[in-house]
Amino acid sequence: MPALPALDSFDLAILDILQRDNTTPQRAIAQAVHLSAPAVQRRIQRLQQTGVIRANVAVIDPEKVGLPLTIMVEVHLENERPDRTAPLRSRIAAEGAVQQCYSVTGEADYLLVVNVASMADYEALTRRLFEGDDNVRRFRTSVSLGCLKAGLQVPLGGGGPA
Amino acid sequence: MPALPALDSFDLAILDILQRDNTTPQRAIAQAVHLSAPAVQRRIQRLQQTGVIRANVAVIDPEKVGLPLTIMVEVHLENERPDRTAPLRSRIAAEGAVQQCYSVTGEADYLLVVNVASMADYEALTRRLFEGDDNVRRFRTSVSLGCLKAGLQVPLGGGGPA
DNA sequence: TCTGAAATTTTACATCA
DNA sequence: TGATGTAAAATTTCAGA
Repeated sequence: MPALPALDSFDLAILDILQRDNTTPQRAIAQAVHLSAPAVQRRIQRLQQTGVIRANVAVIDPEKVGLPLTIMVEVHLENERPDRTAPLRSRIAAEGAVQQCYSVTGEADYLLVVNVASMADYEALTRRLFEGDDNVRRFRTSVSLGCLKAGLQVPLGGGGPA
Repeated sequence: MPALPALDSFDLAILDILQRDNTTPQRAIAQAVHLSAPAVQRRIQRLQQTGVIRANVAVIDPEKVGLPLTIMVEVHLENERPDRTAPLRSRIAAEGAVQQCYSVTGEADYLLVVNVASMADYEALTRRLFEGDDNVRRFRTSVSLGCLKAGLQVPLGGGGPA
């Protein structure tokens, strides 16, 4: 991946459009940012090659694909050493229902955002993730009542039981 | 928005491709799911009209646009009544740095995920969001040390100080 | 930057369930 | 009636000058 040569205001303007709607024709983008269409095309290509644009994806409504529950899980560990956390991280990576997973400072060690079809599925998920792992001290569950802002991906039969 | 007529396995297969890469040519999708390109096109159009596909976006790497810090904020309120929370929700909506905001059950009332350039910017953000709001009892900050899974949007000069 | 070729998306129409 | 497939038209993307 090539080094990224400092983004200028044109790049930022293009990114701002693409992150809202990446189906916007380059011609329309060109007009909006006052550049020619080929210039826009060159910049987009470079933004992708340098990894500024990490991916182009469709955002799916979890509710409409049978996953009405969004749940936040705070995980508290005994030990943060990589070799002690590796098994858990591996299980997290394997669970499609886990949309996001951050390693964090503060009281908790991990914060997960998961999408599931039911509380029964959620309980099964927590058993698969945490049960029998001595390094997991405890976890705290917060069920989402709705989101004011969000945009992420959804597992479609690829992960745990949907 | 028309009612959604139960997704079949074709729809799920198409969604599974699009949520990974929505630049995949319809011809390639058609071949993968064993349908014709126009059939795929019609299904995609219907998925968008029914809101199953909420948006088509470019995923931007926050670090590469000058926002290296991802921070989780738990907000504890005095009162959850909509008329008491409306001002805060309005400020949250206006801050581009706030990537995600969920209303949650449990100890906290809101969970925010924000992207900022520096801790100074973060402190300025918390002042704008919380200072002077009697309904905000307290908030708890967790700085992300890295994410194992994630995909979301980034503010590009539209929100707070970048 | 502009122009032209290649590819893709989109539409129209006939067919089948 | 609704959905699919084939073929053609309109855009868009991409390479060359």
